[in-house]
Amino acid sequence: MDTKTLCLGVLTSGDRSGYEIKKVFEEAFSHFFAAGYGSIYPALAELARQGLVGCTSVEQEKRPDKKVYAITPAGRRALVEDLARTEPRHRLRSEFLVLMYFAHLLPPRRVGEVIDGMTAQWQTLLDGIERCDADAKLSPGLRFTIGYAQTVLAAARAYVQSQKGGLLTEIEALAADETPAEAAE
Amino acid sequence: MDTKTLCLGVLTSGDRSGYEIKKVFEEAFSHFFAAGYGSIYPALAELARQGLVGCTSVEQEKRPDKKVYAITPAGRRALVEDLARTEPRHRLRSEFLVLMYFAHLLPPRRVGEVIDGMTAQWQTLLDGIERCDADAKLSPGLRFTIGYAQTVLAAARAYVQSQKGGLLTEIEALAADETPAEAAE
DNA sequence: ACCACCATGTAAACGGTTACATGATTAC
DNA sequence: GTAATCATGTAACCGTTTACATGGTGGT
Repeated sequence: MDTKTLCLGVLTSGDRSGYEIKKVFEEAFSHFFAAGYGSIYPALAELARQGLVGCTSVEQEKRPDKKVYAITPAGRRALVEDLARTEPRHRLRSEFLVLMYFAHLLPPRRVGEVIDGMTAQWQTLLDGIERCDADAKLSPGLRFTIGYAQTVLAAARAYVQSQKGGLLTEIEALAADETPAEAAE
Repeated sequence: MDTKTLCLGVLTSGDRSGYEIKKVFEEAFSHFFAAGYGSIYPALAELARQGLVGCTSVEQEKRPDKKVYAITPAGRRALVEDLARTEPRHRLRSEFLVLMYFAHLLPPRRVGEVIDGMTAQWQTLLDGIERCDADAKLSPGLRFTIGYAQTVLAAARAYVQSQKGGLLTEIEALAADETPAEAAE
């Protein structure tokens, strides 16, 4: 499953331009599937070439032209087939947790800053998601993924905040062990 | 941050072969940073080329030869610098949540199976992690990341199980809306 | 003045995944 | 016999990320 599939999926709920599709990625998918213009525009071009989406140029006043994409019946079939075939993976790639794993190799001050930074980032994500939540009439799928994000991010935030002090104490103790000269002063 | 950095990191706690490094990835990093032989072996070759690790061939009885890698002082410096430079990202790519988002396009039976499959996968991950946990004398970083995984996976599992019934009901209702002919029979 | 937003794209670089290739040992 | 474990690697493919390229509008 790649950006092409997600673009098709977004178009099932209405015609949109590449720019608008990017917005949907940011608002609805940002916490579990990221994509930038560099993958969205080529994906739409390829989908158009395969006849899975149609494309109409729309002139606008005081704005650049838009290319509005619409899913075709063939596109809808391809999407459903793709979703049916996809096996559900769930992969995290976290430089944050790598840094925590090697916390003893970092200055303790930085470890604290990294934790606080991550907490703030998660808060921002939650705030963005909450804005979606305020809109009425969410699809069942969106409600499910929003709830997932709220549950998991809240748990993650609570965990790292609760462990911050202990981790800092431990790595400071390790640092003191390695330079006992200072302790003797 | 890439596989090279993680390999250097693994070697700070002892000399290892590529095969053994892969084991560490599976046991300690699997839930936040995956890597296969296809990225580990080339990473080690490149690190050796740069003089950041040393490599010794070890003959074994009744086993193929091993290439044991050891981090060099230059490697240690490079690692610390890299960790200092790395900004803490945390990205999820989840086909599972994509499927949930588009649940209304799937047969309800499959949605249930996908949720149960994911729950089972998370349970397996937790079991693997618990085995680590049993070992005494964990580094602070490992303890932190293990606790993180336990907290977050438990929250995720509880959430999807609690929502399963509701989601299925909702998408069945939607399917009935689209084919009212059946309801009239 | 400057920044954010609207709007679309390309090209190279980078890195990871997957499949292929080989082969012995040990346990069921 | 069959599968898992030990052990190392390569090469093609795939897809994302990043930087580049352009340019008007609207608000502070």
